[in-house]
Amino acid sequence: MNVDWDDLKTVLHVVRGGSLAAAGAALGVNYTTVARRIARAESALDMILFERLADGYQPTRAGLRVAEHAAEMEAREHDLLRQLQGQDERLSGRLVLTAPQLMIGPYVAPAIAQFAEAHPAVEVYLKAGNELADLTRREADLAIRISASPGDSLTGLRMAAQDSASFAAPIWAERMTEGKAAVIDWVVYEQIAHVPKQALERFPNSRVVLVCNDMAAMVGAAVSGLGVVRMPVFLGRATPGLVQVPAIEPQTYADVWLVGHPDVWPSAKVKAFREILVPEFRKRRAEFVA
Amino acid sequence: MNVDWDDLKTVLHVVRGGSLAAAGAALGVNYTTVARRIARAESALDMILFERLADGYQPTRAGLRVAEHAAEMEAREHDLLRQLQGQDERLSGRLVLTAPQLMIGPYVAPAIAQFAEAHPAVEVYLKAGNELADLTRREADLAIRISASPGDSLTGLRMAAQDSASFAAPIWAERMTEGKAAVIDWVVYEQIAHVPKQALERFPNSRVVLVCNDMAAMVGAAVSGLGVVRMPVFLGRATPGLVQVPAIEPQTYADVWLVGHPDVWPSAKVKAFREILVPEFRKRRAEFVA
DNA sequence: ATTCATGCATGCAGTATTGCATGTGTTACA
DNA sequence: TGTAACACATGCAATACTGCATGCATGAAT
Repeated sequence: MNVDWDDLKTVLHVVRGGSLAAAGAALGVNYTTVARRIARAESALDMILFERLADGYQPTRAGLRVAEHAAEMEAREHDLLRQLQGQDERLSGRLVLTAPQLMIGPYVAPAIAQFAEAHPAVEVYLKAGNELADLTRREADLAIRISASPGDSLTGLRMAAQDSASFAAPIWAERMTEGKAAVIDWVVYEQIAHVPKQALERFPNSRVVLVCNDMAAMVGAAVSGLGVVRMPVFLGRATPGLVQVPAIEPQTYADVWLVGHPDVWPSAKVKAFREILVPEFRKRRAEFVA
Repeated sequence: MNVDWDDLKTVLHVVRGGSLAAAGAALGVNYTTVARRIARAESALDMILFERLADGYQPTRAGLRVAEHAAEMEAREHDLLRQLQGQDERLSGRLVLTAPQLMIGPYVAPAIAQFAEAHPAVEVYLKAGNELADLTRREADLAIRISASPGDSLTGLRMAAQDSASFAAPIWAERMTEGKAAVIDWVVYEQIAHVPKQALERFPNSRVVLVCNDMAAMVGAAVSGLGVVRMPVFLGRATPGLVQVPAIEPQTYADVWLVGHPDVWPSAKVKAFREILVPEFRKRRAEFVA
């Protein structure tokens, strides 16, 4: 007769995750509980929502329809959470940030230290990583991102323009003085797994020694002398043991943005953090360009 | 951190009902439970949603906002339930109908009997009453209504045009033969608590003896000889002990409609019931007009 | 002033829900 | 042809939730 809203939510997560275990993990409950909630929803709706196959729960047409509507309900829940956060005028509670791993040490951490001193009742939760947190789902209140634009339907402040350049251990700077014939090893990023064109013109004997999917590891490899890495200039300058080398000319890179959802933007905590972080970046703007 | 959807629903009902007890009744749980769910929601959101005043729970600004969004979630739930019902091709399970109390005996009940025989696996649930069931909230699958139009955003079939006329016990027919001076007593409906104008022209000594808010009671009063009642002609004709009297000329009355929500309309059960009910009404169309 | 009705808080006991442990069937891989 | 790994069902014990009973405060009616 009457459906439990949390059971609808559970159906949504089983459809999303494809298995009871995945849904259970997402919901923070045991998969047994998930199975029982599905059974309860089916009996409440008097409909089969999933077919129990050997390789998991396969949603029926009705199950998919339930999931669609539950997704809309979930979207309304996220709207609510964002708006509540946006209208929260307290300088207490949790503030969730995300930032690129490598920007945290030199730039974000000092700002957090300042913020924590000014607003001791706020607990800052920092998600390091390059995955874009979904600000619409309120996975974070504020994101520091390296990108060309703030992104779809989000509010943003451009904190700095950026250049990139080639950096390496000092030994490579010496080698480059040997002239055009020098053999130059490169550590390159997975998505652009080749030596920059300009580098090949300057040093035709350039070659790739390592392709990597993680910039922190690449920085480590560069420090250890493995080869040359193209990276944002702030990062090369902030890393002891690296020097800028003339393998390529500095060039424009994606900007540094502070991004938030417009619903969350007016929140007191978010506003207070902005007012500390943005001047910090602006003051040190020169460190980002060649 | 994570809000329970049913707690949001509970907040909605406390805002709607104005008290824990009212919300508990609406949700079918004890008010104590409502109080605890509110407390849980407040702690999950880290916000005060209600002020505990002597005369009940008064929602704060945040509480109202939660309720708004919960109402939208509820609307999505209703969308879902309607669509599931609309796409249900089974001729089993429950079918919920509403009809005006006095039309059930002579018209709806015979159709239900026919339907029950044809589709024994369907359990028909009949809500008698004049309150309009909210078909959007799925309070009913189909409604038989006396009205000028099917109503906002609903699908409808006009099953019969209707006239009204004056009916009374036979004694009043005799009295009216006495001529213009006869004293005619009326039993009138609450919303139109006066003698019809035309009746006053024909019998200037007409007067109101009873104002009533229930047509069934008025029919009973008429049968017992208390006075004349204006009613749909089908009702006067179907009621033993009443005859049509020339106190007023028959006149056009609101039509009889079969109304449903477009989402629910395609359901097999709804379709099957229509195919029995509508011909029944159409066949007996003449009984509704003078 | 007294009584009643309404609205809520709280302690306690029963019930329902949950998580864990164990067992079965299927698929992928060596 | 074993052997994991995964996905799920089920029985049992612990936990969380719920409802009831009682008590307090407020306001309306007598």
